[in-house]
Amino acid sequence: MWHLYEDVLGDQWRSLIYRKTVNKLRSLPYKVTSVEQIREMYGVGKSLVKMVKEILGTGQLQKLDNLKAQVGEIQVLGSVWGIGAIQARELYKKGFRTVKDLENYSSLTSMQRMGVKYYDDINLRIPRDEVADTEKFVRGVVETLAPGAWVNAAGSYRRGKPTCGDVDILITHPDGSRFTSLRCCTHSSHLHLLCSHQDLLARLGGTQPDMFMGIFHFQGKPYRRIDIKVYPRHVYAFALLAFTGNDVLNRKIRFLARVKFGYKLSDQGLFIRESKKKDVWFTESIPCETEREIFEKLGLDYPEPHDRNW
DNA sequence: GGGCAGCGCAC
DNA sequence: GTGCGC
DNA sequence: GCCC
Repeated sequence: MWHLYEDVLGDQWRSLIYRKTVNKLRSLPYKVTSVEQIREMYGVGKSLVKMVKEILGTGQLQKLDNLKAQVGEIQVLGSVWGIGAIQARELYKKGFRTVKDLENYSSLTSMQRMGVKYYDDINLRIPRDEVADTEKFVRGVVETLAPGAWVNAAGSYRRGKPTCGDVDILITHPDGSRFTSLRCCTHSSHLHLLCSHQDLLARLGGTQPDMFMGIFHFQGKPYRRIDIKVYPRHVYAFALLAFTGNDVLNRKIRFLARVKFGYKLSDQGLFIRESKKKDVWFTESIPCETEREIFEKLGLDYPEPHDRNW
């Protein structure tokens, strides 16, 4: 159901709630058999209790069935990388019904074109061994460009998941002076070293050469979504934290940082909010060399990456 | 009724 | 400025 | 959707 709200209805907040609730209930040590078990849960309100009640009683959810019928073929359009809820509706209005229909449509963005072309492959899960191999391979290439650089696969791989949806690689160099030469590893001229077919590597990201979002083809495996981001050493811990996630944990920490300390936490640092009358600005980041330091500054216990799944 | 993180990029 | 993905 |  949360996919429906994400891909078609464009309601990210409902989507988030549904996703959180499903995982919350799933992670309970017992199977939910009665609404009494969830009625008091934080974040579970009237509507959700009602839905769970219906599911327990009838084994299905009318609201979901209605939505499915209503939404029909729009959902698959919205599940393409680069096509959101609004464009999905537009395309549907124009008569497109399947991903195949979009193959020869000229008015797609470059991201959408990639999303269409590799739709089936992108939707496959990636075994973590393959992510490890990819990380190793990228590390090897980066080493030739900037010896001594750090290369880490983040995302669900770092959280220990057995399979991943994409590959998320972070790069820095402990020697700040080498940072400039390091940034060039996201230039497509170098990135094509990572691919057997360089024409597939449509690079996104304009002026700043420190991020790559694209498609990666490796050792005859399916085409994979990959992000490669290069950060300066002094913000690396923040980037690692942000891109290890998961996103619900990020929201939680950022919320706490703001409410409890007046901080702003992002992949770029931990900033103190300063205000004078109406003006609000932020100081330079509080330095943290490791993720552990960030959690310390926020008065939190350090969670190992595999404990950051919800 | 507003906030729910906040950003950079393509267009 | 909007849509999108992260 | 939930919480305030």
